Amino acid sequence: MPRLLIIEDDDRIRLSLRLALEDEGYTVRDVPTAEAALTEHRAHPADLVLVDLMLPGMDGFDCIRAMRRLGDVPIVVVSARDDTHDVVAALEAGADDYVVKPVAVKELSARLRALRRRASGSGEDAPKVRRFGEIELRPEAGEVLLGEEQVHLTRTEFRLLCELADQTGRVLSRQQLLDRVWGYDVYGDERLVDVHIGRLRRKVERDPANPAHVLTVRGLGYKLSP
Amino acid sequence: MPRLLIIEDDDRIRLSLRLALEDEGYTVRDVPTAEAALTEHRAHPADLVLVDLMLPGMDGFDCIRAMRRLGDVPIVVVSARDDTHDVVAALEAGADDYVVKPVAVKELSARLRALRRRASGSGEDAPKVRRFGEIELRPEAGEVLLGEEQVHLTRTEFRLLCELADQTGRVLSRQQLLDRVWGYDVYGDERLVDVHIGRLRRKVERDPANPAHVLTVRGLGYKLSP
DNA sequence: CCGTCGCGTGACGGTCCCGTGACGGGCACC
DNA sequence: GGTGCCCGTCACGGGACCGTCACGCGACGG
Repeated sequence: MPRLLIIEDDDRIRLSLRLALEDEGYTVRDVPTAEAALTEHRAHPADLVLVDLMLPGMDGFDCIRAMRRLGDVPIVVVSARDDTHDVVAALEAGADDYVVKPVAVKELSARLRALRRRASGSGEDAPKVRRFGEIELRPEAGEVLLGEEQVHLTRTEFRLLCELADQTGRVLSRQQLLDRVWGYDVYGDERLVDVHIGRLRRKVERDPANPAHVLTVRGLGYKLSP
Repeated sequence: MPRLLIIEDDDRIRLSLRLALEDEGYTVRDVPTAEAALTEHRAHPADLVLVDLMLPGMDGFDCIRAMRRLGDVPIVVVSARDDTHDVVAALEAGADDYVVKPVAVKELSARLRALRRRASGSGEDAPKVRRFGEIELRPEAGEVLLGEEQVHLTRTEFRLLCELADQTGRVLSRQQLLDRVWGYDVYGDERLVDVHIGRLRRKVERDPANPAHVLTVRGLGYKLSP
């Protein structure tokens, strides 16, 4: 749930933007002034910033520059002025995009998504690797480490581990695992899961007979304990 | 000197964009069709792409999607249509920005700068020499060294190695490799990849039967291990 | 304490995936 | 026209992997 900060002095516009973008799935904080925005952003850094240029007190350009000094959060300007000079000045100040009021919410939302997609790359990379004790799972590389050494998993074992990892701590029934790992049309022997769980344990558990992470929940299924 | 690729079928607009942006310091290549753009981009990847939506043959949306499959180069749409639906569709297809003709060059240039600033973090610039054990890859010179001695790779083998190197450690499926090495429109036999992987191994691996770097991930594809 | 149920595990045959050699066509260069 | 070089296709063989089965053991309930 990405956090969005709206800086806009007009109450009606601020509210309508807020409602529209909350519908799009953002967690929105809105403030009427640049000063309040900086305080808010320092306290709760946002993932995206929407800023009006015409603000009382510190104006939008200064606000952008101040934000830039705090970090490299994506900034979109929403302005009533459709003027090349303003666009250039805002972008030079450090904004990432500039849209003109009245804004089409669909377009604004699409621009925010595009920007987030672009920004997420350079931002602090989301560590795709997941750890469970000594087990380190790297979906990108298709490999698994047990402590320091790499262990080789077959495709089915790997998927099985991934599915369990996706629902860490939760118990998954054999049928659920059949659905997710093997496909939706498999109604075969549920014992198949047991066999692969066993094979998986032999590879990723120090003591396969007394598993520390790939655990059996008798009568229900299996779970991965962190 | 950033490389810019312009895709625009109108000769006059293409030329004026080219001249204006060369003034801004870009090294410009321009083409009239999406097909030509894809060929050009595969041969000489650009740092930025400017694309018109209304193109003869493959349209701008498909062009954007095809570009996206090749890499994450920043893409700016320049269109005569000022329509929210088009903006949303273009951004959803993978574009980064959308400006409406007639464009103010100053604004376009500022938007390109803002985009480059944002993208440069994740974008891999300066393709330097890369090493993988005894394998030394020099994309600029188009040559590969195994230990001290230079080995001759064919064009296809070289591209294959480069694509794997660009995503070191990550598994690439046969289809992904077909897309990036052979072209987006190849739906032919995926086994083709296997053959070239084999030929590549014979040249860059000390023991081709037990490859140390060009590794198979059974059921998924291939990866290059560092 | 015993029967039953659920689960772990070893063995095995079949299947599919991948490596490889062979072959013909296209292209550039001589 | 000849001659390599390179590429794409095909077929074959081997081995990794998968699914099934059967057996045995430990956990529960009566």
